[in-house]
Amino acid sequence: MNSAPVTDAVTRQRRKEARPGELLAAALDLFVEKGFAGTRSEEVAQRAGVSKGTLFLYFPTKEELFKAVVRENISGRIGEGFEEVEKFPGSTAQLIPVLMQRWWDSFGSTKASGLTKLMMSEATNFPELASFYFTEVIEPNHRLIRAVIQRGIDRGEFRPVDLEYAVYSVLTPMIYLVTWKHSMGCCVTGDQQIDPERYLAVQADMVVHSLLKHAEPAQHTAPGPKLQHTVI
Amino acid sequence: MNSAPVTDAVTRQRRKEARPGELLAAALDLFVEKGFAGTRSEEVAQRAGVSKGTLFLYFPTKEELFKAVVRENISGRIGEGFEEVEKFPGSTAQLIPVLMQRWWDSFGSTKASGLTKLMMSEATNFPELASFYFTEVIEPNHRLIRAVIQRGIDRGEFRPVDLEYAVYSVLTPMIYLVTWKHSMGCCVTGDQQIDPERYLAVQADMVVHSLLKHAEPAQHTAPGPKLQHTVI
Amino acid sequence: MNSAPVTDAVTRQRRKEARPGELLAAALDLFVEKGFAGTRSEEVAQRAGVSKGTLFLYFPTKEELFKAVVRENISGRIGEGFEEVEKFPGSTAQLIPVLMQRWWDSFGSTKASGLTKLMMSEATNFPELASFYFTEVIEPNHRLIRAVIQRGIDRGEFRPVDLEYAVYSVLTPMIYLVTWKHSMGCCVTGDQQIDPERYLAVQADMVVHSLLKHAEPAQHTAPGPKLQHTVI
Amino acid sequence: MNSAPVTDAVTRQRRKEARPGELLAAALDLFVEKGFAGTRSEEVAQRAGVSKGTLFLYFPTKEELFKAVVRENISGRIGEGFEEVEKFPGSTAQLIPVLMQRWWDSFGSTKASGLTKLMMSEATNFPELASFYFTEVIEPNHRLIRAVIQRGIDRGEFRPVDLEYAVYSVLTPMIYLVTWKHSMGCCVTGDQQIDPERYLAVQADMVVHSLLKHAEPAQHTAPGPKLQHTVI
DNA sequence: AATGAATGAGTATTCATTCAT
DNA sequence: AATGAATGAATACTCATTCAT
Repeated sequence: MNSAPVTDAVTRQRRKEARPGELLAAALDLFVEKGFAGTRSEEVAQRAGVSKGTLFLYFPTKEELFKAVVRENISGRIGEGFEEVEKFPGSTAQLIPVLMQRWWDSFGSTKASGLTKLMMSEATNFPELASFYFTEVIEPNHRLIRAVIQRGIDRGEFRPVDLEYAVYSVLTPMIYLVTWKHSMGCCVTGDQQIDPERYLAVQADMVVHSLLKHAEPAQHTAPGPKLQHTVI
Repeated sequence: MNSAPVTDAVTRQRRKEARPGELLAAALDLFVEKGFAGTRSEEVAQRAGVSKGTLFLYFPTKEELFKAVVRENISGRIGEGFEEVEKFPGSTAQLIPVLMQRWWDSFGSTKASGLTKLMMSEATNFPELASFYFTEVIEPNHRLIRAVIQRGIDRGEFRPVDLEYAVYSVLTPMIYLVTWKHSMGCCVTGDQQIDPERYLAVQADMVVHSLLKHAEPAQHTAPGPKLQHTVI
Repeated sequence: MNSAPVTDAVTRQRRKEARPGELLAAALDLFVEKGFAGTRSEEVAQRAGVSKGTLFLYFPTKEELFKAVVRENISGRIGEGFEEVEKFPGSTAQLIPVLMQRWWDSFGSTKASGLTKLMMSEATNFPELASFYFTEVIEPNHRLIRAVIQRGIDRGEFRPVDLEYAVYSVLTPMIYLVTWKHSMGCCVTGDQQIDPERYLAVQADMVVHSLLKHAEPAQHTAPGPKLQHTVI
Repeated sequence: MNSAPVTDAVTRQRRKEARPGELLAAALDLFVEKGFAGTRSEEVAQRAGVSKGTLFLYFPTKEELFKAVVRENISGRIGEGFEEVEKFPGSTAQLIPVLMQRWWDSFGSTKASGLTKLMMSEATNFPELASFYFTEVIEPNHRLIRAVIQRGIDRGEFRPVDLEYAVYSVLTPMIYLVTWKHSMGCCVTGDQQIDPERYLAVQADMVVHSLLKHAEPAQHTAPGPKLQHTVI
């Protein structure tokens, strides 16, 4: 009973401060793996090595836990991109594939990319979180990509484009890749999988091509006749 | 008592034939609005104006109902795309923007496009649905876009590309648009919205540019130095 | 439309009269096979080749159907036993094994024996039916067996016994056999099964031995010391 | 607020340990009264004074609950029989009636005997339970009775018999008694009832007689002529 | 601060029964 | 008399949340 109270106290204190972090880490894993509805509170507690009751001591509801996970794992890393872009000495056509590959290595290929898919899935259930995500993640990323494209234009590499919307040519392949990885990718086999390296190389090549200045061939102007729908 | 027996018979017959359609329409609404797990069977029945039991008379499980919804709204309509591509008389550079706009008009802008986002969200929870969707929807669409790009190459409009992966340059902007529309799009305001017409025009322009043959400028080859991560 | 109306009418009339019988036959099969709760009304109708609605036209509830099945299949055959016993020329020790084997051939081995088990299972849910069964089946059978044993006593073959309760020595092995056959017997394999021929021969031998007069050995009188329970 | 924390703690602990027992007692009552399918989980919980959720905290499914009830009331107590048989000092002819009476006192006359009838009723609907019951209850009981008869033979009291099937002469009267008690017995009146004491005394007398060695009279050999069926 | 026993609202599916035709 | 489409009551099991200790 009264043996080693000091040690216990210290341990307890240390653990107490670590608790929310352990819980958030466990929750991140599980939310990414199983989605919001598919994650059971008890499992989060178990993985964090505490009891169910303790979880609710720190996060009053599962929804609050989810919000905390997203907030915890999203912010703070955006600034780095800007610095690196500014430091980059090569051409913008060189920069884009490097940027995309690096993004994959440091984010897309990690567990954290599960949050991207998660936000898409749960946005309508957590509108407040979606706004937060928009401000904290989407807008900065758009600014970053816009800066990159602007750099290409400023340097005379790229043709002028609708800057605001051109960013999607860079972003959507990346977003799709991580979304796929955490959804359909889990349910298909072998040759139906996407090879990230090849995928990103091709997408980078395509987007750079779409931006570069060149002597335009003349043909693609008139709208052309009727055509029916394609369905994704 | 015996008044209008014919009318009643007709009504009953008409309703019986209409039932599956009414149920599928109600199910589409609710699945898109609330997700697969979030949609209660009884609510589907109610919205279709029938009792719970009747729903299960036509669709033995909720999963089968979902599959039927996908079939009705997506798989069943993919063939049309192929026919139209074959009939199109213009250049492939003309074809692509037309194709994308038409896809938007007939699918992306409709409620049915919510299914695309839904599948992404629920894939891991319902792997069987995911496989079904992959086979019935994703593969055929890839084949269609591949055929379009191949057409451009065959006609000498487009440069040779990694056909398998180049399709994503066309598809990912479209998928992103409908995914956005049914997720973040619900949670942001005014000028943060995406204007579909402008978005698709820009993406079509970009992808066509990325495929067209032209005199290459020389600069984009060397990999270039370090760069840190960006977080989507 | 109006072709062969006579034939149709005749067919219909003939079928109409046959309906209840067809339904009762189908119901007997299914009740015996699956029990009362396990039998679905629709399946009864299907097996009888009619629609669900028709079943309820003849039997207002599933319970009434069950009662009708039992009543239909129980009565009327008991008298035969008495006549045969009276006609039998041999010793009563010969009569008993013959009686048991014959019972097996004409009842125990047939589908109808499922009713015996069914009555045991459902007696408490259908008390009125249980009383009927008691009067129509159990009591007559007791009288029959009592008559047989009395015959043996009257002829000096058998020792005097508590006639009322001695009948159970003959009856319980038979009842157990059909009960087993329609319950546990379905769920065990190979050498765990009961071989009816051998079973009945042994039981007949045992019961005859228990009834025959012989020079009694002296030992089995004192109650003997304590002993704990056995549990079936 | 902080009054009687010890008492509360003790109470809670005591209740926690008592829970499974309370639930099993409630379940036994209801299973016997209403059958397996007829017993609702919630009612079991209610009768035990807890909520539905608590029941599933201790027994993951209704089938597991049933198995636990059988274990608690039957399987767990079979060993006792063997010990007692070995300790018994008297003749086997003395042992058998004692054994049967004791079985009645400690099992047949109690609520638990309803499980015997229950298993017969539900076996085909729950084959897994049937297999469980066969292994846990029926086989051990057969072994016990075989051991008893073998004891009589070894001591020279009993004639040699088909040991495997002779056990039914002891068992079927016992099984019938409890089956009757929980089925037809509920539906008949006064003098139609079975008096267990007299019933068991007669059956014990009969079975002992059937096993004892004695000078055989000669008559019961030839098969004898025709005879028609009897219906149980 | 931590526990974990207890709770009870929530839901897909079945099936006897009804009734308009 | 016959149909079969429609109904809706009934039920095992899950899991976020509470709270006594």
